[in-house]
Amino acid sequence: MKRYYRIGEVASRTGCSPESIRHYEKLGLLAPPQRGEQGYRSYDQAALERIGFIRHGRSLGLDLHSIQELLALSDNPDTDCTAADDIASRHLEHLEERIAALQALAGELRQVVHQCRGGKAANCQIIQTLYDHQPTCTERGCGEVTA
Amino acid sequence: MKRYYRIGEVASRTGCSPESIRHYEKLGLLAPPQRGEQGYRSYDQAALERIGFIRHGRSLGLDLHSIQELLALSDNPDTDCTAADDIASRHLEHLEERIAALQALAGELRQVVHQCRGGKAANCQIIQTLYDHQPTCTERGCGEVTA
DNA sequence: CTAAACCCTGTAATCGTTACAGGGTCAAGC
DNA sequence: GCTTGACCCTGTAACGATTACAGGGTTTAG
Repeated sequence: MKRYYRIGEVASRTGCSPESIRHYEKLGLLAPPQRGEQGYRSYDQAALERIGFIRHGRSLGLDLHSIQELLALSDNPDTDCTAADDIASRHLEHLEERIAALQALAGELRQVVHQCRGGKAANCQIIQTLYDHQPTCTERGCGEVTA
Repeated sequence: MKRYYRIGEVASRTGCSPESIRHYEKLGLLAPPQRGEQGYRSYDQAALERIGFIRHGRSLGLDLHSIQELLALSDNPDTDCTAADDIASRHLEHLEERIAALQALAGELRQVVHQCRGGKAANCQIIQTLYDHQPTCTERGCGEVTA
């Protein structure tokens, strides 16, 4: 007693837009589903779960290529899954680097924000800072940027 | 005694590739420079500084549209620079949201990484977790995912 | 029976950067 | 002289993932 779903219902159940679903199919993450009646795509429960898998992977920030590798592992249950761990670890490292970089950026921005309330652009700290060649003024005053 | 630079020298001085410089010109961030001799672009010191400005903004993670707005302010020194502060503040907020989101992701990933060393894909925690519908298992055990 | 809501395909947009292809110009070395 | 390599030019396409069309057919509810 298998239930089948058209792409729109799959979309609302998985939170994945029809465009994305068709896109995943084109990239080979999803096998082309059966077509019913008027050529409409017809998905079964397994396809729903596969889309959920992709969606969850994306929500973790994995790229589609990594997700494809993970799906391939899942499709071959006898494979050594060390590769899965590698993908996740690599991504975690990547995330941590990215977080550190963004925190550095945020730190720089915080030094600059709220320094020019109500002034004229000619004296604006923010604009001045952007013209300065050093990423941030770690040395020297940093308070008397020409002004 | 003005010095002029061709695009390649500008690139090596600013750390901005020739392609990007031409791209900024096409987008209107840079005025079309004078052309010399064989139609080669010819930049002066002011252009170099403008490119440095863009570069620095990019390194802070600002998008080109925001940078364009900041440049417009800079070009009109009498303007109220509150707008500059708004751009920087908005971007800082955006960064902070992004950092928080990435930290949440990293947290989820850390729960999963190093759980399946040497096993078969059929029992892989990582793959299982991705099939589970909840973003993370905040409730319940989270250790006995079928296994 | 008609209008809204759905489905199909294919293409182009987004963002910033890089990489071509196909061509011209200039320097140094043989 | 003439070749080689390093530049420069233009325009177009790629990257990743998603969204937004255009232009057409189908289903469903009023």
